[in-house]
Amino acid sequence: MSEVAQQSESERDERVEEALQAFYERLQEEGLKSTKQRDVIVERFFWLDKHISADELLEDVREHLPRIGYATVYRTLKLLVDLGFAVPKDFGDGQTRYDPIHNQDPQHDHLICVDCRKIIEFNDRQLNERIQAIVAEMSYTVRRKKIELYAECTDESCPNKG
Amino acid sequence: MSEVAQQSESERDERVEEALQAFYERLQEEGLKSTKQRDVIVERFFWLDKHISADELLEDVREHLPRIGYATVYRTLKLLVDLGFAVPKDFGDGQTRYDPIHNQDPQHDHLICVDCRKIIEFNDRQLNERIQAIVAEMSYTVRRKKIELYAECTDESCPNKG
DNA sequence: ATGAATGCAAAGCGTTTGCATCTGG
DNA sequence: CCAGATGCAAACGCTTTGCATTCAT
Repeated sequence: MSEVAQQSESERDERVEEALQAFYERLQEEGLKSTKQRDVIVERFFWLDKHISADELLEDVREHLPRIGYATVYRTLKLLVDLGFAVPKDFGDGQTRYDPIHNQDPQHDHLICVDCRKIIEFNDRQLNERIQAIVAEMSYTVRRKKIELYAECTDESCPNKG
Repeated sequence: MSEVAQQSESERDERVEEALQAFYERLQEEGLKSTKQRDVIVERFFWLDKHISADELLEDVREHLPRIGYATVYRTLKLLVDLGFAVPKDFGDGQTRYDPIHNQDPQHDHLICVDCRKIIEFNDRQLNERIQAIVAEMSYTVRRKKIELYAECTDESCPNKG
């Protein structure tokens, strides 16, 4: 089934809350600290919940903490990746984007509109099964996958409305 | 059917010859020139026939043309991409790799061994069909796809023999 | 107090570009 | 000849790092 996730505001709040809690638990486990900057960056990261670049996140966070440096954003993103809360992705536009991992959809794939650059997430059972089979046939076990379908829209609903 | 391409020396020669001829045809069409450097870079690129980085290609070409600059390699790779003879790929190791397009297998996918970093090409009909279906269902048409399966070997034949 | 986090600026790295020079058609 | 190609070095954009200062625990 290919479908894009839908979320209400309260679901979003809840998800952010859960993610933050899990994050702070891991922080403590590692003996790392909670700081104003870190808190804001991580919260905005989970809240925005999209394939965000360091740049975009910095810009967003600057609204709350004007004096924050980009090094802090990069370091926090690295931390999120190291602790397993984000996955770095490259969509070929020159900068790394970071994908938050919400537990419910651990490894979705992407369709990227070549017209408006919109990124649509999907998850397809049959596709995943076929992949498992292909890899098993070659005597491998999948660790992670990266599937990006660059496509153009066939009807009016999309182009250049991103 | 998932399978890795096998090629004899003569097949390789033939393939390189074909590719070079097509390339020089396109060059002329565009009113561009054939030069010593360009010739060597392109020939080595087709000959080596792998996901090569600008760096690796430069190193190889330097054996034939010691005074070549990296700008020339980058420019030639860009030319190859623009003329449709190569596709840039990012496997997350910090540098762009260039995949030569041989006519016979225009859009294969990749399995990357997480142990030895070996890159195995494959092409699976069922997978492609499912992808077509997924994208069509979302009212899109596939332009190109990027599928990378990061996996670890399940038997003795692979690890760290890359 | 003490190890960690921040901010700033500088450095890194792969890639691109400006420009004077060379070269192929 | 002259547009196009080269080589060099400088510029680039994104990311990382060194270091002195500040902060959380």
